[in-house]
Amino acid sequence: MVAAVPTDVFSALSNPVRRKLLESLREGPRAVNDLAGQFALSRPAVSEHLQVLRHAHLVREEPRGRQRYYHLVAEPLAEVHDWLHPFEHYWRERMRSLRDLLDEENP
Amino acid sequence: MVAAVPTDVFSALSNPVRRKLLESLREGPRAVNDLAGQFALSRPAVSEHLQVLRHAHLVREEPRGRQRYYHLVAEPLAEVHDWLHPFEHYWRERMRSLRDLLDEENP
DNA sequence: ACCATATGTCGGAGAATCCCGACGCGTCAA
DNA sequence: TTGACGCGTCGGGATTCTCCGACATATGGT
Repeated sequence: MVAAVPTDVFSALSNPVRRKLLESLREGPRAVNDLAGQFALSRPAVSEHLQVLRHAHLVREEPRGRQRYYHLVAEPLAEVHDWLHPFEHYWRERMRSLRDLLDEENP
Repeated sequence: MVAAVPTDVFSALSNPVRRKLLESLREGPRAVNDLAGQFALSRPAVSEHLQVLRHAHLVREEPRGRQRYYHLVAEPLAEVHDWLHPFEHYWRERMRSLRDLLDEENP
């Protein structure tokens, strides 16, 4: 059997290179060699990371001549955001308690 | 060398079992056997997932007699939320454009 | 037509992940 | 004290991930 690239958003985000790629694409579409430049990685490695992002629908490719510009597709990130949302309450509450405590100690 | 458990939050969240565990803990602290009950997994497997969550500081253990109750510690999730935040704008904008388009077509 | 450029994909090596049964240790009940 | 229970961790097998060099394909320029 072949590679079996992960297709889910959480797995796609679990790798720091892929997160960096998405951050870069926030500033606009970029070609593969351009994207690969910022990593100490072979170009094929970056290309495979882009494939993972493609399968997770986090990027879209637009051919321009012999280059391929990759665009950010942020929608699937909403799934992560939605998963996170029920937890938000907890860490915010905890922060508030901490702030109240600090206020008490330094009035 | 030994296991080398991942310690970063994104990796911890990349596994569906671990996400389920965190969801369960939202409803309050629970013991390991209790948590393991909801999975078609051996107890040691669940125990190791809990170890990953522990290393990512997403849970905390409280010994009670011969049981260990695990508590949710949501704070590290803020890192994911913060990473996500600069992207939020993109998918919301896209949704707004879509909604505007639909409004145009069905006035 | 020919060659350089830009990129995808393949084969495979090495590491990490995921899972299990076995075992060990501490705690509780009899 | 003895035995059962709850849990962590170890050893190891199977799978997946990450990466690389090599190769294939397509486009553009000469």
